[in-house]
Amino acid sequence: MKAELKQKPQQILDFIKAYRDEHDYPPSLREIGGATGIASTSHVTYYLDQLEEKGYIARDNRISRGIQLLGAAEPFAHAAEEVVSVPYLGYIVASAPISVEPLPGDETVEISRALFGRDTSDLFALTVQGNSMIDALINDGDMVIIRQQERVENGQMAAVWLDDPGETTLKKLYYEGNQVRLQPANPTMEPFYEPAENVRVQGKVVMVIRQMG
Amino acid sequence: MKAELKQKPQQILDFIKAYRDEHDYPPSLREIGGATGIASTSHVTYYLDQLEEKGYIARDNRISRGIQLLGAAEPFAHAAEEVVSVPYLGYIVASAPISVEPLPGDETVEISRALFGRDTSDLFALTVQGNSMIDALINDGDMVIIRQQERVENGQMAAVWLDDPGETTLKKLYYEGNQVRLQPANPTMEPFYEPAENVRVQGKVVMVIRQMG
DNA sequence: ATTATATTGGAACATTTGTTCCATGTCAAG
DNA sequence: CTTGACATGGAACAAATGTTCCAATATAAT
Repeated sequence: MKAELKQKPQQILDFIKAYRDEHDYPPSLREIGGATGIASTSHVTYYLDQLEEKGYIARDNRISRGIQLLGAAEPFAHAAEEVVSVPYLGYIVASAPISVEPLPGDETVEISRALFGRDTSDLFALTVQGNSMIDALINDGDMVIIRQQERVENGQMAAVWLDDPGETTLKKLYYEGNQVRLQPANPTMEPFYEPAENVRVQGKVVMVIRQMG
Repeated sequence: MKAELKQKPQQILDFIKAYRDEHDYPPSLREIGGATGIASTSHVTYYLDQLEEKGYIARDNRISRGIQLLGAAEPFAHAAEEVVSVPYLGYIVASAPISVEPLPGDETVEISRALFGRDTSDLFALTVQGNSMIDALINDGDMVIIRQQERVENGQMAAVWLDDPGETTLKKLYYEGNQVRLQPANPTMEPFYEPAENVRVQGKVVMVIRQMG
């Protein structure tokens, strides 16, 4: 039974939020009192104790402005959890293996966590250069988000480096004995086969993003 | 000429960030000193003045813990501005026009603003159902982000409703006299033509997002 | 009415915290 | 060697800030 906050405590909570938004640090007891029409600091403490009791805030003893907004209150912490920041590493081209060296200036791409599975580690983003991956329904200029890993499960789309022709490509992989079937994502195109030792998985393709003017 | 921060100031800046992440409020001068091996508060002030000079932080005089992280430093404020929230409206199917009624519970998808042009208004997101748009390099299950508008420029990809067959499709449009050429995004497929009055533009396709397991 | 409980104010006090001023050491330039 | 900018420490001090204790008034319960 989560009782509604009465006016005063609610007012205080709102003020703390607003103050933090403006100053980037929490208010002092006297500032809270001044803004909410409370004359005594002990009176402010009185309400702050209630707010802490009910889990709206946390306080650090004897530390000035030591107030933290919890759960229901904090807007930023929320937003941060709903978005994944994926480092952007430049280009993926057919003629060279993927390089995973971070760019100077650490650019990132933010995308809703909801669009990913639970595992959002080891991700990076690349821009596809060239039309050689059209058979994967991927165009020149598309952005692919890849999870770095050295093997994928049957049927998953992977970025692979083929030793023999010496090129990077994106295909669905099916392990069939000591051969690998590389299946274009475009169902109108035919698969081809490579010996397993010729196929180096660079990562699993997790997402493709195409921007259009 | 943006001079690199020397070790100490950089260390202080990092500490302030970390401390704020953990406590939700900024550290005091003595806490900064303690964490960075500086024995005197005046010494901490010395560096803080430098950081303020260079625009990394702002300080409020005589206010305890009155430190704000600016621009380069603040991760949250940064993220909020760099992300666009696009409302998610459900499905787009070949057999029906697009419906732009918001779903209950207002779901949204957040994506880096950097991936869009400057105009991020009137956007909405839909999930493609069915394989009928494969000629636009779009698969069953892909998400498309569309800007609602009733006409597009030549060569832009649009979501259109064709009165005659009675279906929604995604094509690049070229106005040619009183005909419209509907060009599949997949260059291996042939375009076809429709009389202009049969083509109702529902919106411009701004982005395609494909998620893969 | 009387008692208990919640609300509000005041003020003294102890800490925490920022400021200021002075002193010392280092290191490169003149 | 002297000078001066930079880096560092110390301590005294003033201001800001949280705590604590006491008192007064309301408001509700008995």
